[in-house]
Amino acid sequence: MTEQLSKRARRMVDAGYKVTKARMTVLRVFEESGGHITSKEVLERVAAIDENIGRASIFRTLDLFTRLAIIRPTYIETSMTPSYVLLPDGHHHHIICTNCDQVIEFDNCDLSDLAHQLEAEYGIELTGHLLEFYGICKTCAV
Amino acid sequence: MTEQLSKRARRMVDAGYKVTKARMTVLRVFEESGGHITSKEVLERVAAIDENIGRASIFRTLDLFTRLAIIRPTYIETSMTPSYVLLPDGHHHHIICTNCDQVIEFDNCDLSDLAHQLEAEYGIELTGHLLEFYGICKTCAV
DNA sequence: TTAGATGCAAATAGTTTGCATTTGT
DNA sequence: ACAAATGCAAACTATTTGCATCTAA
Repeated sequence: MTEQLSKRARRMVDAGYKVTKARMTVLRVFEESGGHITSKEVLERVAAIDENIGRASIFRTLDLFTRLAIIRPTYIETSMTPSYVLLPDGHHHHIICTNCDQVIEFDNCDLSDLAHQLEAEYGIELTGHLLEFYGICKTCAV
Repeated sequence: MTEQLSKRARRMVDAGYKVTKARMTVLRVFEESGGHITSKEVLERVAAIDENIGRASIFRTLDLFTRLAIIRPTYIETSMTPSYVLLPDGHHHHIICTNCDQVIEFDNCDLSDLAHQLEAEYGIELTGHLLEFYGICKTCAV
């Protein structure tokens, strides 16, 4: 399995994990889908690319990626089925309409001051963050 | 079912929902547990208080509370079983150690400027937010 | 070569649904 | 009185596990 490794794949290698077809396919699905994706969608898209990759391996990969902070589970709909977010630069922000579940992504946030303050206060090394605002969108507010 | 209604219970009534034993018990469990609690824990604690409350009603209540923005599902452990957060004043913040899943709550955040800016930009009315930092805690960093 | 990863299928666990009955208003 | 909510049990969906086999390093 020799090919150009993305930064994320490299993170995996650096942590001592092997580059396998299942893992690369899941990563590809995430990178091609951009934003949010549920485990169900991951299963479907991976199956569409390679029918032979087992569900179990996909779940194991989701676990691994979460531990490596490549993705982060979050919650859009009420219950069951987490939704995963790719962590592009270790952070992510969005607004969710609590009525229609529409997701609006935004980029500008300025949390570095707060982050540093927290690092000092709790002696923790922060690697990323997820900021979720919720409210009622224009369409639903009518 | 006549008793002092908490602010949250009142929100439920105002929205036209009935005050029932199942709902009050779930609310009590949330309020007594303070921070984060998984659906599994809610099921257990409710059963401990009143054996006769059905699981289905508890899930229906979790749904309702989420719609009313009384609670918000989030994700601590990798997959399965969402964890719910009571939304005390419509916002919540914590730091999660991605290694041991320890949760550190903190209160000071200053997102009101950002919130106003987003409201203006997207014509959305924001009701709350969840800010999640993740990193490696002191203990795990050793 | 070999520890780590996989795919399969079976086992678990978590959530939802239909419906007759009960309950808050 | 009556619509809303409940409890039960069954159906369903999602996730995990054990294990023999395979494969990246």
